[in-house]
Amino acid sequence: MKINVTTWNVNGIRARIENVLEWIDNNNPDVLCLQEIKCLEEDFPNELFTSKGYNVYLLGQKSFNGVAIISKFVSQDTKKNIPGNTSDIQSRMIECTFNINSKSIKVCCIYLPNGNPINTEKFTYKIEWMDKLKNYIEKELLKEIPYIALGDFNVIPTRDDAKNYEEWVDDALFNKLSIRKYRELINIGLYDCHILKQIPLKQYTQWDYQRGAWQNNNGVRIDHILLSSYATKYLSDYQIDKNERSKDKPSDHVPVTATLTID
DNA sequence: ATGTCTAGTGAGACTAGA
Repeated sequence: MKINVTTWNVNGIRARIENVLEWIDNNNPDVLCLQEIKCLEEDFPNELFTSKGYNVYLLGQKSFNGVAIISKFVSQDTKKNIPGNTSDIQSRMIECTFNINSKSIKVCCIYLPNGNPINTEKFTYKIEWMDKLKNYIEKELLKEIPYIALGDFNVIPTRDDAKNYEEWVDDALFNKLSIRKYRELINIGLYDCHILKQIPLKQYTQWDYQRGAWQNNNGVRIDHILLSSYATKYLSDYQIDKNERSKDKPSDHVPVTATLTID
């Protein structure tokens, strides 16, 4: 069977609900991972998704951050925040275990800290969070279950993932240490769908609201779908829905979808 | 020229975060 797994930083679910519902109707995702829902769990409009046949798994936070997994499958096991990272008061990760076609698959929805400005505790928090994420997923991969880590990683992996990388050299998204930590995460055994599918260079997933970034195609690729080795054999398609950025009241990020064929 | 947006506070000519 084919399933679509999507990541989308919506920049506020309440501000984006019409766009998200319309996108669901047009794209029929099986698993939709949202970042920056920017609300408490009790303020999330669950019924608008459950009425379409979805299950809703949430880790909310007032005003900022917050992640959700909207899924046609029932989660067998749900983890909120990086296990063991008990001091983290920010809501940035939720992981579900699904049983799809008699196969167990884990989906981890990530909203990695932005980290700006560098030389502040925000950047330190980002780097430490990346270490904790790597340590957690590294242990999960040992279980040899297909694992999907996707979300807004707030990391521009290479010069070709920004229109003008020179503009980003002093930014936490393209900082050398951020990129090194991202590579350390990849190197535990994760594969970027964007690279697996050999997508052309200079394709972006986020365009700032400011300075006409969208009109000038001044974007960055910071939303990633990473697959464990066991999950790569399922990958059949991958797509960035750039068109969503041109709609009314868009998020600054667009949906990114991997299609998996699980037989 | 931070060429904008979201959410929160509390009523702003606001702030924080991105």
